[in-house]
Formats: sequence, C-alpha cells, structure tokens
Amino acid sequence: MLKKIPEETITRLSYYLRALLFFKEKDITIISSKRLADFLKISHHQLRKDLSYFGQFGRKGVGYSCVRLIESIREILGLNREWGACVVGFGNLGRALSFYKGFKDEGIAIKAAFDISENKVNKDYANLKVYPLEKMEKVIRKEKIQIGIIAVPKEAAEAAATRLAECGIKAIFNLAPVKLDIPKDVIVKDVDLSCQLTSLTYHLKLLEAKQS
Amino acid sequence: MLKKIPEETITRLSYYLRALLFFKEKDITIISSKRLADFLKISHHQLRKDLSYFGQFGRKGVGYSCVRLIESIREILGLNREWGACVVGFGNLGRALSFYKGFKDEGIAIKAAFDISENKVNKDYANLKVYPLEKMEKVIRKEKIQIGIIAVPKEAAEAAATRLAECGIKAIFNLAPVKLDIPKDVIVKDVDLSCQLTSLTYHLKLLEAKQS
DNA sequence: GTATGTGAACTATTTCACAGCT
DNA sequence: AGCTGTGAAATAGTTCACATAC
Repeated sequence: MLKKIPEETITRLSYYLRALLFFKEKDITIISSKRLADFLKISHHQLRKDLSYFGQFGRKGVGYSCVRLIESIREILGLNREWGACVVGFGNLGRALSFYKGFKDEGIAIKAAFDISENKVNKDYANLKVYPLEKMEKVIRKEKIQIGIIAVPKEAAEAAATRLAECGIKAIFNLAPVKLDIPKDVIVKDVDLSCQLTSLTYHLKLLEAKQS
Repeated sequence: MLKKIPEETITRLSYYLRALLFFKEKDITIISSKRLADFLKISHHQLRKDLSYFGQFGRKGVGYSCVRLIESIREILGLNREWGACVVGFGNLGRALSFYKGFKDEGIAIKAAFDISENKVNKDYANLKVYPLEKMEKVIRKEKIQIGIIAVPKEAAEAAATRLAECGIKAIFNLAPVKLDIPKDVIVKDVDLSCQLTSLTYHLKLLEAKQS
C-alpha cells in the first residue's frame, strides 16, 4: 500500500473482478493466477504483482478463493458500497450508458439523466427519470449522486462539466471528445471513442504495407 | 521511424489531430508545440517527442504549420483516405456510434449496421442501412468494409467477432465487456466502459479517505 | 530571444527469479 | 510438484538538456 500504484493496475483490477465473477458463476471456488491471467490474456506475473500492491490474497501452493478475492477487489476499488451516478446528455450514447446493466453489478447506479431537449425531459424511461438541466443541483443532492457522466456533444461538454462541478460532483466520466478545463480537485476520466478507433487505422495501414 | 513507437504515442496523435483541426478552424496558421500541448494538458516535450518518431514537421524558432501538420498526422494514422466500418449490434450504443459525426471527419465512414432483431433490420436510419446478420459477408465485400465495431451484449460478442473475422475483417473495435478469443492476425482494440468507469470509484474512495 | 529535434537521464512499469508455503 | 508473493532486473516511456535553426 506504500508504493505508488500504477493507474493501469487499477483498471486491470476491474478486469480481474469481472473475470472472477464469471468463474464464480461457473461454480469455481479456487482459481490460480495462471488460469485467471490466461483467461484475460495477460501474464500471471502481472496479475500477482497488481494484487501485491494491496496485500496478500492467495494461499501459496493453492491459489485464490474466488469469493474472497472478489470481496477484496471490491473493497479496494470501493465497490463494496453503492455509488450514485447521473448521465448528462440523453442522446443515443447517454441512453446506452443509462441502461447498461453492467454498472449496477459493479455498484454504480444511474440515478438520473439530464438533457436540454424539451421532449426528452420529464419522462420516465424504464425507471430512469430525465430532468431538465435546471434541476441538476436539486436532483444531485437529493439522490446523493457522486459521479457525473458526460455524454453531450463536444460544444456542450465544458459547460456540463462546470455545472457538475458546481453541484459538488468530484468525479467525471467524460465521453465527449474534448479536454475539459475544470478545477483539478475534480477527478476526470476521459474516454474518447474516436481517438481510440483511429488507432486501429494506423495499425491497419501498417498491416497493409507489410503485405504488399 | 526505426525505433519502437509507443502505443500511447499513436493515441496521442489522434488528439493532436483534433486539436489542430480546432485551431485551424480558428484561422490559426502557425502553432507552437507549447500552445498545442497546453491546450491538451500535456508537456510540450512529449508532443515533440511523439512527432519525432515519424520525422521533422516544424520549423525551428517558428513552430508548426497547422495545415501541414494536420496533413502529416493524417498520413501517419492512415486517415488520408477513407476507411469503411460497420457496426454490429444496433442497440443504443450501436446507434450512438453509427450516427457519431466525428468518425467521418477522421476518415472513417460507417457503411452498414447489423442486428439480429427482426424489427430493427431492413430499415434505413438517416442514410444507414441495418441488415440481418446473414447478409454480413455480402455487405462487407460490397461496401469494402475493413473495420468492425462490436456493440452487442457480452454473450454475443465472441460470435460477432468470429463472424467478422470470417468475413475478412482485420480490425475490430470491441465495446463489449469481454476479452475476445480470435485469431491474432486480427487487430483488436478493446474499450470497456464499465472498467474505465470503475477506476473513478477507486479514486473517489481515496479522496474521501483523505478528507476524513 | 524563441522554437524544434533528439540523445541522454530519469522514471515508471513489466517481467523475471526465486524464496516460502501447501 | 504447484502456486503465491516480492525484490531485483529488464524494458518501456517520459522528461530533460542542449544543439541547431529562425
């Protein structure tokens, strides 16, 4: 717990958690780092090293208890309790995130969505309420929301982020293709789908060059 | 061009490209690495180092020509021509990706979508045709599609990937939360939204611990 | 003076090697 | 024998320092 923990390690812990849930579902009680790592296509050294930043979770000569490792990783990631999130922007992407089942499994509940469009607002979509932006502060306080997910067009992203920060949000998941300029005490995770997609064309180009 | 190029460099090139397009839009013709880097909140050393893997693009004492650097990065990333992509799974996420304008700006055109659902299929949505899975091979060949985007539920992802590979697709952008087990000559880029989101809760937990 | 380009220094991360437990 | 845990070695990636050009 003393050394600096790589950010990549944190991301991988989520992967471990999901894989473990998968194995638990299959009634596997004890799992080795090798098996888990093979499943995720990483090295078993890496897996054990990642875990070692946080403590000792396995038994030498045996392996890891699936259930107990799940519990431990949940605790490390803060997923042993429920977090409230809201989605800003109720377009296709906002909808996709709002209704994605996987978040709930991992302790993140989408409590509300916000949109500027008159005809999306004040409706219930499968237990989710969509509010106009003006209600943001009230809803965030009432529903105890700690995480904001930005799924608005890029022009509106900065304003959405500022608004979220003003409402006391300390963690933002930004899917808009802009670098947000907001106070640095707010934790921001950017996921830029088109930049990610673009890295594929680079490799495709190399592949074609190699073949010709 | 001889040294090994970090994968992160490739991703950052996409960011540079987008920022440059933004500056060009604002009629800025010459830009320094410092200004571009500040805008993207990275170090100017990093930016110059990244570019140096591919050649020399600036003028000492002056800076970079916006237009020429855009052209150069497009060439590096293979974005100076059009790539055809298809989306498998026409749920909310699939729709979001299908209609996202940003891809087209970057040379990636979504040519078709596929879905198993009877009532989504064989319809036109804003110039995009949604086909049943059986038509995949035919459509991919006809439309010269090189990139497959997987936006199906996790249970269906592996089959979708295998199918795409069988149709000759060499690059897959996988948004389903599973590690695909397909031939390694297929380039796969995984973007797992819920694992990314989860890394936020870890930092939120740390933040709370610090404050108490 | 200002800005790029790049080898060298530094830092971070991954992989290895092996001690220790079952 | 099989598996975890971890310091040490190796590798990868970032930052620095300075030579060069405008």
